[in-house]
This record gives sequence, C-alpha cells and structure tokens, in this order.
Amino acid sequence: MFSPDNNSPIYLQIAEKIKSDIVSGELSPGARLPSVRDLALKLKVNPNTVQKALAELEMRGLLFTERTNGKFVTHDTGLIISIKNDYAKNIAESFLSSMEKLGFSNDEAINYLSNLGGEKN
Amino acid sequence: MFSPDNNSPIYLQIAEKIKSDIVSGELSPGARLPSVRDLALKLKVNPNTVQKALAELEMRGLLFTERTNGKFVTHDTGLIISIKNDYAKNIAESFLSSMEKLGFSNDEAINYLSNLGGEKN
Amino acid sequence: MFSPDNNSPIYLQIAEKIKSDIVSGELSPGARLPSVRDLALKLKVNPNTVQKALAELEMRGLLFTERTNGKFVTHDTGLIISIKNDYAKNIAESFLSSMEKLGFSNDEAINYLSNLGGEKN
Amino acid sequence: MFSPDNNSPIYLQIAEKIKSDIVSGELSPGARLPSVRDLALKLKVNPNTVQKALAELEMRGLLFTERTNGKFVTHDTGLIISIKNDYAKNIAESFLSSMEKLGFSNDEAINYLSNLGGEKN
DNA sequence: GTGGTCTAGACCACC
DNA sequence: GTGGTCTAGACCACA
Repeated sequence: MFSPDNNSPIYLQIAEKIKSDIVSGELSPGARLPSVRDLALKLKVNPNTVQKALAELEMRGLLFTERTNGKFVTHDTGLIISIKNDYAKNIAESFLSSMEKLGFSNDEAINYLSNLGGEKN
Repeated sequence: MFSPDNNSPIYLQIAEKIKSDIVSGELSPGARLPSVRDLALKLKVNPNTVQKALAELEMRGLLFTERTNGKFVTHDTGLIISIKNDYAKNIAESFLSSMEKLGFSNDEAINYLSNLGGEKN
Repeated sequence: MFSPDNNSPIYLQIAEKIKSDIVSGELSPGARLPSVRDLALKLKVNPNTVQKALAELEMRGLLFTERTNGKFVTHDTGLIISIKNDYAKNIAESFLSSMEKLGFSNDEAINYLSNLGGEKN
Repeated sequence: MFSPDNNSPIYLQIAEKIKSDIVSGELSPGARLPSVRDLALKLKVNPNTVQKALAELEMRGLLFTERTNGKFVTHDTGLIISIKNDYAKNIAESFLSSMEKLGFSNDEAINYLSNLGGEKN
C-alpha cells in the first residue's frame, strides 16, 4: 500500500495521505480513525510508524485523541480550511519557483499548465 | 551558500542549481565550468560533494568531461531542451496531483495560481 | 578480493561483478543483497566504495533500495534480459572492431575464436 | 582527431592507432613516421603526448629511432606478426571472459557473434 | 592544475 | 541495524 519508496519516509507518506483525506473532506470533521493497530495491519507497516504519522497530524491540530476511545478528526473546520490554504499556497509557490528555475516566468508557467491540461492524454 | 537545509542533500541542491543554469541558458552549451576545487571553495563544501553533484549531471548527459582539462556543458542543445521539457512536465504534473490531493480540480488549481499571481504582482 | 588492478577502479570492478551475478542469474530477481557494511567487510574495501558501486547499478535499474531495509535485485526480468543483451552486443561489437583494427575481417575474427576454443578445450 | 574521451588517455589512443596501422600493414616495415612535431600538429595534441605514445611503441620494439633522422617502423616482420598474434589472443580471451561473465559459454559466445554478423544492420 | 578514486571516520533519519 | 551524506585528507594519471 505504502511503498518504502526512494525519498519519502513511510510515516510521512501516511501522514500526507490522511492529511489530504481530511483536507479534501474525505474524512469528515469529528470522524473517528481506525485504531493504530488496524491501520498498521491495513497498511502493512509497523504500528510505531503509524503512531509517528498520527502524532505528526495531532501536533498540527488536525487530530485529537480521546483517551481509551481513539483518535478523531478535529471539529475545527476553520483550522482545516486554513491548513488547506497554507498547503495550497506552499505547493503553488514551490511550483512557480521550480518553473522559474527552468526559465519560465509566472505567466509562462501558468500557460504551460493550461496547455498541458488541454493536451492531456 | 548551500546549506544542509531540510530535506534535500547538498549535492542535489548543487546539481539542481547547475541544471537550471544550463536549461535556462545561463550556462551556454559548450561553456566550461569552474574546476571542481574552485566550485568547492566557492560553495564552501567538500570537493567530493561537488564531484558527486556533477557526476549526476554528467550521467544525464548535461555535462561532459575532458580529462585533465575540465568539465563542460554539452553542445547538444536538443538534449537540453528535451530535458527542460521533461522537468517542466514533471513539475507541472506533480503540482496538479498535489493540488488534486487537496481537493482542487485541475482548473481550480490553475485559477488558484492565477489569483496568487494577481495578488503578488 | 578486489585489487586496485591495472586500469579499472575498484567500485567499477565491484559493480561489474554484481552486474554479472544478476544477468547470469546467480543473483535472482528480488534477492536481497548483503548490507553495504557487510559487503565492504567481505571485499575489504571502504563502505563508501561499495555504496558507489551499488549506486551505479541502482541507476541502471538493476537494483532498488528499501530505506532502512536493504538493497534488492530488481524484479523486472525483462530489464535484466535487455541489459544482458545490451552488454553482450557491446562486447561483441567491440571485439569485432578491435580485431578489425588488427586486420581481421569479421569472419576471420570468428574463425580465430573457434580455433582458439579448439586448442583450449 | 583524437577525442579526450572518457576513459582512455590520449597518448594510448595514439599509440593504439599507430600500432594497428603497423600490425595491419598500413604502415610497412621500415616506413618512416612523420616527425613528432608534425604528428602533434596533425592530431592537435601536445608534442609531449605524441612523444609518450611513440616511446610506448619503441619500448615494445615496434619502432626504432635513427638519431637526427626520425623514427621508423621495425623491419622485424616476425616481431610484428608475433605482436599481432599476442594482441589477437588477448582480445579474443578477454571477449570470451566477458561473455562468460554474462552467462555465455564459449560456444554460445561464438554463435552470438555469428548471428550478430548475419543480422548486421 | 585538471578530474578521479579511495579511506577513515563521523553523523543522520528511519524502522 | 539499514542506507545515505559529508568531511578531511591523501594519492594517482594525465597534459
């Protein structure tokens, strides 16, 4: 499920996946996550790895823990939206900056994207 | 100059920098690079690190070596362009995919970029 | 085991050895290599040298790495075969070209080989 | 003319070229070579490099020097033939050994060569 | 002075 | 214990 692929540590891949599930609404505010053990089984990784991934998200406030009961998605939709925007901004800026390094101005980069979408497969 | 920043190894940062200098035309085809030792001094890193960075680029055909004489940018402008396009495509697709994970459609992602540009310029 | 012999750097000798173990089937697809440190001990060279050798093979797709877990032979048997054929072709063409420089036609070169075999076996 | 290509030092490339010219008969026994200076000009390399190449061949007895008069191909045709055979043997054995590393038996290697010749472009 | 190789030894993140 | 990165410093062949 999660490849021990080249660059990115597994726990971050997992955290990323859950984060995008939350931010894109696939995991609703207040939803209960499967237990660490179940997640570990499902993802075929060490429970410690899942634990580390969830700790990451809890630190950022996207999850909270009810002792003895499990881990839940935050109810704070404002936070979710704000995190979503932060990420979007980071991704967008990093995109523009990468393209700039290749010699594309911002406008050229955006045009490139539009054309790419047009040709797509 | 090049710091052991977050995630990316120094030698890759150096390789990236030179790569973009080549594809953006800042380093012309056939241009001679500073010697490995000089680069190392300038970038304040170990010569081996520079060596590793340049080996990366040589592998991809962006550089070639004249033994005892130095390292040079390839004369193959076709290759340079093709590599530039490859990179642009990868960057663009990875941008769209990241944004999609946040719940943005391709069009929304592009719009987001345009607005971002609007705010900044 | 691997000596700084005439011309070829140690790391390439190591890479060659492992490459031929892979293409000749001595190392099966998916097989796990000994750890970099263990190989270094066994071959009596510095771990960095082994690292460099394996990086060569990883680049060509013959190996892949699972971080924290080890290095493995690719499962892509098609690739292995294709690389084997590439090498065979290079070796054969370089043989014919070398013999041609000595004044042997292709047929003469092949005959020479056959007779050589005859004497030895 | 002679590329400062990757692996092989220029002086060896030059020595090889002259050696095969001698061994293949293109340079007859007793023939006078162009002066070191002329060769250097023609090959666009440093005279020292030519000097080193010729010294190599002189050492093996393929050339001899007449002071004030120039360098000449040896008259000893027996030596030329014997050197030719030595080289051919080395090349052939190294071919078989390389192919063996890829998993080809001697017979398979020879067959491979024959087929390659048949398909040739 | 040019690139290239190698060692020894240290440190890091990850699992 | 796994791979990966980096440094410092030495040595070599070549031109």
